[in-house]
Amino acid sequence: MSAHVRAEDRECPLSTAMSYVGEWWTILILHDCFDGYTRFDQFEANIGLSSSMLTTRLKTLVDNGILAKRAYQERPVRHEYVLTDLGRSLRPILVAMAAWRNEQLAPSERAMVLVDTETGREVEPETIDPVTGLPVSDPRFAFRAGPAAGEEMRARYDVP
Amino acid sequence: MSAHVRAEDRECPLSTAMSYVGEWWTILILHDCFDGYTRFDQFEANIGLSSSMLTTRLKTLVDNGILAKRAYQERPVRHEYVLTDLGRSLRPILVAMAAWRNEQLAPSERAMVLVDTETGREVEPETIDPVTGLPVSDPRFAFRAGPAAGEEMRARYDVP
DNA sequence: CAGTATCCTGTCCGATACTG
DNA sequence: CAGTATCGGACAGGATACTG
Repeated sequence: MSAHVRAEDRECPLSTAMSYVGEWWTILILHDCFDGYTRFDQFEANIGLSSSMLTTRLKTLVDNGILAKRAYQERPVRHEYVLTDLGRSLRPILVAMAAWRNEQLAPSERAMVLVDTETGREVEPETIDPVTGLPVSDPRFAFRAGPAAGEEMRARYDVP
Repeated sequence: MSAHVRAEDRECPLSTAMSYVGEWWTILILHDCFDGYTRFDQFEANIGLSSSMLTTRLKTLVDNGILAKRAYQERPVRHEYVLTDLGRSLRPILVAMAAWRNEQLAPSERAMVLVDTETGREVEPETIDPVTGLPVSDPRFAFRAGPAAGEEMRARYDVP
């Protein structure tokens, strides 16, 4: 099974998420988008992938509803790629990934940080349960089969 | 460039994170680990990948310090794979990914959910700035070059 | 500039067979 | 049960050339 598998087949939200953002280039393109870049040549220069691969990845992202392709000029026609609402909702995933790596580094060793642009302060993000305020890494939290769980998923969580 | 590239080359924490957890099977194995599974045949059955691939992926995870391989019995020797501290610290990433997908579904459509095991309540995790309490998707947060930023990274964030 | 088309190599990965 | 070894097809992805 490769990345082309639509993970809905496995009815696992993790697999589905991976099918959207599980590829290297996809994450790097999204990173560019979150930083305000919108154009083909900007992606190409920032990321350093071949133009043919970039074409393919952008098409997938547009097909998946993560990016929207819009002409911003006619004659010659030029397009820009902007995040959709669905695309923007991926931000916590990218932030959590960058935060994971930065955690292992001393502040002075970090090449990229998240900042509060109103104060300039560096942010150290946390993924939490908003009800208790506890980090999700607390052992009291665990995955369980949900209402729409199929056979496999229920088997997995029956006394694991 | 493929997944084998050590992302430290690019000195971007996102790339580094991707080099650790950017592959499908890796995420699925980690999911199993977080759910308490530890053995080769359990991974094989739950995930449905070939044994040769599983061998390769487990080796990479052990080499990367995400899993530890321990003999839990001699004669015949049997191993188990358990999360290291570094491995456990990946949990927010998996949780953020599953949460992203579940957000798009009605509660009754969810196949797998995060729960507070002390109350049974479903958790809807959020990635936030602990200082202000705001979600990181708030537009006031942005990535910036950090102290250890190299040439490329600084160029990227000079008036982007 | 913003791509598309083609070629070629390396790698992913399932299938199968084998081992203690 | 817990893997290792080998084979072969499919595809990722770089390099290059071409187009409006």
